[in-house]
Amino acid sequence: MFKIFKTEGKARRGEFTTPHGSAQTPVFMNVGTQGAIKGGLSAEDLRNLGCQIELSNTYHLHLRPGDELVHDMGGLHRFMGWRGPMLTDSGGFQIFSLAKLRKITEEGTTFNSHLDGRKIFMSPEDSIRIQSNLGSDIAMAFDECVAIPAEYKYTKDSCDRTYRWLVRCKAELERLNGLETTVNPGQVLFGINQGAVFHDLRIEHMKRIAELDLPGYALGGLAVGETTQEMYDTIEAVNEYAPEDKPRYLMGVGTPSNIIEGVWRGIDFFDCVMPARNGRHGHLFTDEGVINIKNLKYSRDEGPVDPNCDCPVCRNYSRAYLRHLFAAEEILGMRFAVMHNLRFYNRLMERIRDALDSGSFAAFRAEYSEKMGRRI
RNA sequence: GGGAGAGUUCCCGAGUGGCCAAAGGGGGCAGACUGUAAAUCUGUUGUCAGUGACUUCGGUGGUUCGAAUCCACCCUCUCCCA
Repeated sequence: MFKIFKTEGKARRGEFTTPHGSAQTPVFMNVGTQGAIKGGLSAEDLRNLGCQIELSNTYHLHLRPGDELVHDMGGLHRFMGWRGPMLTDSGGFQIFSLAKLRKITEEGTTFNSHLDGRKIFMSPEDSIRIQSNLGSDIAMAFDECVAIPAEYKYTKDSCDRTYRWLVRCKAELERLNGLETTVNPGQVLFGINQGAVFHDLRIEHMKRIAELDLPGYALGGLAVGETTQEMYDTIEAVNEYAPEDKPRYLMGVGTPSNIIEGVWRGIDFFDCVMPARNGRHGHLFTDEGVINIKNLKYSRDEGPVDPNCDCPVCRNYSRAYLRHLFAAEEILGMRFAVMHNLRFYNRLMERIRDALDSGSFAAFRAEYSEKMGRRI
């Protein structure tokens, strides 16, 4: 499943294999929450941009079009035309992001649908069943992402509950993978570590979930309010106790430098809405930092977004044209921006992997942080 | 030629004596965004200046302690009748 070819310090260069092919790690997963990449990109676009793993969301697809419909259409791979590895998030993050619309009990969580307000109950078993219907390659455990700043006692109780939920998720996936009607019986479950920024809770929780011998482990509940340094310190502390031979996924992170620092501390998987969302909002990633393409100073800029980029946008269009598309609110502007940003992220990961392959990741990291400073 | 109405800050448009540098929208400029309730949200948009000062509501003059708001004349535009 997961092979590590090479390490440099704590950083790891590996390969993760799924029923829909392998992904070279460290990997950045491209987020397509509703089975589509916001900004007008298709699965084919993702292939062309070097995406290795596509990520979709249980909660959203359960509400619309409904996971049973997706199941009946042959699973999400077929439905959306993505043939490569796929991960589905569990809906756990929505406990955090839809905080005003939910209630948590031992049994599960009740949301008010963001679409029409009706009550949606989701238990760990429900989340896994939905993900099984979607047929992703990696299902995520149904967890509670605790908001930071968090109270110690609340976080501890929440971690205990998230652990019990994980045990239930594991049992449910094993049961579903044995059914004939299952779309993707090779689907695996990743556990999720929580504990806010309390290192003792993080470590205790990681030790407990590691005993379940899952095919992968995620660090959840980070980049949700703590400082960047607190996030790095937490990653360092908890990774000491994450199984060496299993992939580690830092959920929802992050900026390019967050990713480099994550890899440096032993993370293998990342995902983040940032390249897509910020792209839609006109912020484009380059080796020189972020540029806001809507700014006046680009109105007559004939150069590409990023001269070092090999994406179709940078090869064919100018900053001035992109700025015009944003000003005119043409959807092509958003599409181009997201295409570029996803390519930037995927290419960043290629460069990280190349550096690890050649044993020069420390130098790559140093050069990057010197060049970028705090510019993301 | 006769009659009716209108001219407000980049644009549209509210405002009919002080609480008006002037609502609201658009446009402009800038910022935010980290397992996506986000093609969203926020700030700013007369000039200078650190409480404040100065210039502005078609033009000129007037009434008033005080005018975008009232009066006179002029200019421009729209509509109706000849």
